[in-house]
Amino acid sequence: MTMISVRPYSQALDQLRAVGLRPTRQRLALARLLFDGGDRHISAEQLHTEALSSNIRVSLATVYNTLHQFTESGLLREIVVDAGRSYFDTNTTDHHHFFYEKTGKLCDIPADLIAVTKVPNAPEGLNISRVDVIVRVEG
Amino acid sequence: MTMISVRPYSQALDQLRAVGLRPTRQRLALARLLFDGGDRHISAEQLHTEALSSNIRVSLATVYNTLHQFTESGLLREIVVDAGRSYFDTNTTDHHHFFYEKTGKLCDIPADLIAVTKVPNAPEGLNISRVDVIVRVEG
DNA sequence: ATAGCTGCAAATGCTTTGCAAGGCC
DNA sequence: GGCCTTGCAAAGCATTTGCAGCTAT
Repeated sequence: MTMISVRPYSQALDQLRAVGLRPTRQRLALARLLFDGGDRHISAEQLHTEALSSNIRVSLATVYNTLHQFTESGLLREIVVDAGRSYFDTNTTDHHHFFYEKTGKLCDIPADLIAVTKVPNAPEGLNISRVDVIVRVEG
Repeated sequence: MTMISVRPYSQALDQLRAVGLRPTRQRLALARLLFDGGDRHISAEQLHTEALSSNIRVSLATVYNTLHQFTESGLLREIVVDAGRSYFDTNTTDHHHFFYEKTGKLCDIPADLIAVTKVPNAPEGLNISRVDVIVRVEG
């Protein structure tokens, strides 16, 4: 009757294979921390701390490298709110964010609760790679 | 018959007085560099370089301090596109931005050429301080 | 006179890199 | 085995800070 709430390794394994990253111990462990339990907005430092307290031996440099590899592979999306404060979002679908200036926290705004219309065309045949909307909230 | 294209000191002076910043030599000079010649998106480093080549003796630390004071006073708006890359926009009216990922340049999108509708209310009595839209363009 | 600025250099914080050792296929 | 990955420590970069000296009012 007990639900196993921890995502099996095989799922993280498939995820890594799908994007062509070799499934090392560190990548598997980080993938499970990131993608278990729904959408997250996490910094490199936070993920590193979390890994260490889960007894996952991994260096901060590897956390950074891994986050960027995941981002390039489309498993994560990077969100910059302040100079020198960058978050990685496990939700890569189309959506935007509330940013709480005081606490520094991010919160999703589903794409259907906000609408950016009339986006002008990119100049001279360039493509729009993404539209980021950040609604800054005092508090 | 020659137009004097350089904005007089008195204008920068009034600007500083209006926001209650003491009009020092450095602030006056930086204000003139910033607000002469229309809308600009400039980094601290760029402004420092520009000041030096205009024979304005000012330290990089003072440029940073001044840019932040101007931002807090509402003379400038800070725009963050990448972690560790922050621009100051001399246009403080309501508008948004194209960001050219390759060149790192910013370009204004007038508020009437883009529309963000249906912005959800800020949670529990918090105020929205700003909505930033960045349209990222490859190239 | 005095409160507020500035310059310098050192410190900080986040992120990246170089390279030797280790792990996956 | 061979190539990719990791760890560590060091380097890098943008930005901030502390403090003595200067300046606008």
